[in-house]
Order: sequence, then structure tokens, then C-alpha cells
Amino acid sequence: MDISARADYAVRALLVLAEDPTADRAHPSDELARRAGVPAKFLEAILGDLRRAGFVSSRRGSSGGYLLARPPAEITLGEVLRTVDGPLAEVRGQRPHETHYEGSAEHLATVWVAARAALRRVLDETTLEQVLEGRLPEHVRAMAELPDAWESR
Amino acid sequence: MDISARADYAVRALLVLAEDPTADRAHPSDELARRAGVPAKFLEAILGDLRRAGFVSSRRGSSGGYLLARPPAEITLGEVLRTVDGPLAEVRGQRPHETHYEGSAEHLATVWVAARAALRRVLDETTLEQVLEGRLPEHVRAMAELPDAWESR
DNA sequence: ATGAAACCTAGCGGACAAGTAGGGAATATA
DNA sequence: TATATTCCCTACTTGTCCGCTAGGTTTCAT
Repeated sequence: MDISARADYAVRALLVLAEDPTADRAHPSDELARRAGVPAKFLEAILGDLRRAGFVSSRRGSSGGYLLARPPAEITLGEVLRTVDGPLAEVRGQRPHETHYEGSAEHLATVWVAARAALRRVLDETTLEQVLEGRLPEHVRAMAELPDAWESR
Repeated sequence: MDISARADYAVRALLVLAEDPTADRAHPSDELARRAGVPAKFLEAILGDLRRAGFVSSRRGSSGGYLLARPPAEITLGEVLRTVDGPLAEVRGQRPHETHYEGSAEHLATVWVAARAALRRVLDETTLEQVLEGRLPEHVRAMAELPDAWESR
């Protein structure tokens, strides 16, 4: 799992937007960049992706900027990561369920699919709102509280 | 989760080795390449990594080749992937537990750590032997049998 | 009209992935 | 002892992506 800078920045910018309860004021990209602590010009490009994917809408001109296009409770991290980074899981450039092995590696595909499913259970079931409020789903919190979850390996 | 070709090949070669019950006959790299269906010269380099990491031992000269250095029941996929591909999970090049966020993104690190823990539970608890025999751990099998696990998203 | 903002295209430097090529060193076997 | 075999090492190629910057054009509120 390689979360790119793009993806990390995208999530953080969306969180800043989600923070604002008044859904009518647009936030310029450089304000978001400053508040999220990410490179301004780079974020501009990322916001373009997020707009095309329907996560945010934009207004041009003065007093323009970006706004969340969907409620934060309905945007999952998984969705955001996919639009910015592509598929959550790949094996040699293929989707896990499209891999095919014979002989001794026959059951390998099952493991890859299981790994992806495990990822999905975390990322597709956690919303911006939950991250914002620190109220993560029970099974996600459980994962993070596993004995060595915060240890290096 | 991006399983590289290197990592995929490494696992497949190890599985071919694990297939052989007689632990005394060495298998030349080009035999492994043929039987695993991977580029020969490339595999040679990968086997070098696996040797340095202690997964296989090697013998030079005629009737030389590679042998498993540890029992297949004690080699997990996670270990193999780490030696070949580096850390299982990274966020902007950092380890998940080393990320630090403030403000609205404060709880993001917890999600990244949870995602990594979920991955670990699949990859660090599945051994070569289990893959070889199709006897995956119960919770891994359960993941792969989740409703849409084999569907694209 | 003017300034603020989104939007678009282009490019750049570095890293990495997936190999390939070729040769040197060790070693079992004839 | 000769020889074929195999590991082992270094280097190189080719392409792609990542992170980021630059500079201009269009749209729009005031």
C-alpha cells in the first residue's frame, strides 16, 4: 500500500473543506493549501482531479474557490484514494482478481484478493466525517489497537 | 498495495522450491525460471536478494542451484514481500506510524495504521506451505469469501 | 474595468521498475 | 585435469511515474 503525496494531500484538503460547516462559502485553493500544509500549485492540480471526480465543485472569479460537492459522511477514503492513486491493490499491474496462477502458485490469487478485501474493509468503510470527528468504525479502531499495530516491522 | 513483478516472481519461485519435498537437491535458477514462468535473468537477480535475506541457500558449479533455507511453514508472504519490495505500507514515503497530522487530519494516522494492520493480518499470517496446499488461515479465507471480494471497484 | 480566482498545458529532474548483457568465480563430474 | 555448469556481480537500457513548478488564459464578483 503506497499512499502517494497526491493522495495524502487530497484527503487532507478534503478534510479542511469538511471542517467548514457552512457549505456555501467557497475556499480558494491557496487557502486550502495553506491550511492543509501542502504545496499550493500542486494542490491546484489535485483539486482538478477531485472536481472531475465529483468530490468538490468550484467557482471561478473573485470570492470563488472550492466546496465539497457531497456530504463528508458519504465520502470514503477508499474512493478518494482510487481517484487519485488508481486501484487500491495491484499485482504486476493487474487487479488481484485478474491474476491467474497454475501449479504450486495456484492459490496465490486468493491471498491477493484477501489482502485487498482487508484493505477495503478499512478504507471503504471510513468516511471523511469519521476521520474529522475521530469516530472511526469499531473494526477499524480495533485494527489500530492490535498489539503491534504501531510498531515497525 | 502494489505487488511488483519482482515480488510476485520471488513468491512463485519460492513456491516451486517448496514444492520439492526432497530438501537436498539444488534447483538451478533457469529451471526455477522455467517452472515458475518468469524471465530467467531477472529471476537470477531476485534469487540473489532471497539468498542474502536467508530464504534460500545456493550451491555453485554443476549440479548446483538453490534450495529453501527454511521450512515453508515458517516463511510468510509478508516477509518475502518486505525483502523484495520494501515496507508493506507507506504514506508519502513514510511508515504509517511515523506520519503526523494536526488539525482536521489529526486522526488520519490511525486509519493508515489500521490499514497496514489489516494487510499484515493477511500477509504475515499466511505461509508458503499454506499457499502450496491451499489451506489458508481461516480469517484469510473469510476475507476472500466476502461478498464482493472478487469484484472490481 | 480590475483583480481574484479557477483552469490548462507544458515541462523538468529524479527515482524506480523491469528487464538485458556479459563476464568472472566456484565446483561437481567426466 | 579439463570442462561444463552454475552462481554471482556490475553495468546498462528503456520507459514510466512522481512531485512539483511556470506561465498563461478564462471566468466572474465587485
